[in-house]
Amino acid sequence: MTPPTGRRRGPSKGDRREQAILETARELLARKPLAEITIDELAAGAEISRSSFYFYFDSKLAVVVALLHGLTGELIAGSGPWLDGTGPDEEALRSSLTGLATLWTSHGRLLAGALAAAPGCPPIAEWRATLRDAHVKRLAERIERDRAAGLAPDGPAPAILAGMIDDLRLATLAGTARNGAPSPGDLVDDLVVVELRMLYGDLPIRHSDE
Amino acid sequence: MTPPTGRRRGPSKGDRREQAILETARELLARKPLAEITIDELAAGAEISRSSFYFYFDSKLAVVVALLHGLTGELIAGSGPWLDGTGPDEEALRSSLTGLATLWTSHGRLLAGALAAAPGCPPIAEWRATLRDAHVKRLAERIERDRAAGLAPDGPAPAILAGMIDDLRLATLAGTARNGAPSPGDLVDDLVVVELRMLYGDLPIRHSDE
DNA sequence: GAGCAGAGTCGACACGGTGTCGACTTTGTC
DNA sequence: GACAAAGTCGACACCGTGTCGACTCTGCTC
Repeated sequence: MTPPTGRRRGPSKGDRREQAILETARELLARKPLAEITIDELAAGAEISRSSFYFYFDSKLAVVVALLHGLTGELIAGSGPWLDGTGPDEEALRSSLTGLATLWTSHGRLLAGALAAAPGCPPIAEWRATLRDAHVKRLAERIERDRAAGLAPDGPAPAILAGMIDDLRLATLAGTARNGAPSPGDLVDDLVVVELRMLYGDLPIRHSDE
Repeated sequence: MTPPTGRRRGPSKGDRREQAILETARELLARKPLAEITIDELAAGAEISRSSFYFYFDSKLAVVVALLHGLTGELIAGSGPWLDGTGPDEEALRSSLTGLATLWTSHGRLLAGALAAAPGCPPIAEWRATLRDAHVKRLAERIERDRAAGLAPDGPAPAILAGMIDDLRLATLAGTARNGAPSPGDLVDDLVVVELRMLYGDLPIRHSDE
């Protein structure tokens, strides 16, 4: 109860340092890939020695995990209308994808680096798996609903198809992060078309048995 | 002109060692991920010292590149009928995918490791890009042909769509390499359906404008 | 204010993997 | 037998990681 201003118990020195490390990581990730960032740099950015870094985080990857968890909310936000709806609702799908794409343009390096480090770093792999499973589960349920209602054709098991869609999104987004993005808007449009086809595109031409 | 047997100039000691390194790499990759393999192990497997290793290869990644180039042929083999054909030729597509899937079951660790190391290792990135471009180019041409012939609906630019299909294959295959494969055959079947939909699946339901 | 605990800091160290260098031995040739 | 090229290796320098123990600083209680 002895705060300088009215705020109770301002952030301790340690809290601020921790934030500084996180902030430094964000800045560095905007400039270069995760693999090229060293703990020295992280520590220097927060104006502490390298050994002090370990007081706050166990490793570089632990910083990444913290950053990642901060993104979880944004990653699933905006997909509700699409995932909870039914039928080929193009607009809902587009807005879900637009949100995702925007996030990738600002945090591509973090996401790409994390994904690359996932095998060999259980916490990251787990984070990814959780997120993937959540998306796949909801999308698979949507597929089942649509199929039961006769809105979507039969096809691969819902969970498999949903997984493929999740994979495709990631791969496509990761690809644009690597190369220059071929205009984010167009890419979303294309993804919308492709995902709708994967879900609803029945084959018009069945090869006649001779 | 002084060969031991009738063969002219049998493989030199160095050639054999080089092969031994490659072979050791193959063996180790069957057991653990690329990232966990060290130059010491490679050298030990070929029964030379670590420093001698550098006489043959510049780095661990150089070994990977050599291994990769050995796989290039197999990777594109079997896709000819599909890529050179027209229309939704399910069988040609399936056999193309079956070949790919088989190769991934035997060389998954190598491919997965290489792909993970690609950013940050120009030679590997280049190898991947070449292979991808080749596939995308032929597939894009196929798409154009089909569209011109009225066999496939309009949609994303052929090169983009082809790229997405390539990405999807890779992501799906890589996924099974990570987790236990959910039966390779089923996966190929599912990929066949999904790829055909991406290419030929026109949307039956167009939302009526109100 | 003395004393104390816990938060925070840091230099020094050990380790593991990489890559280089120079000296050495082996192999084949004229 | 001389010579060069091929092949081999130990020693070294480097870099990034993670640990340890000693130190200081901060805020609290008596």
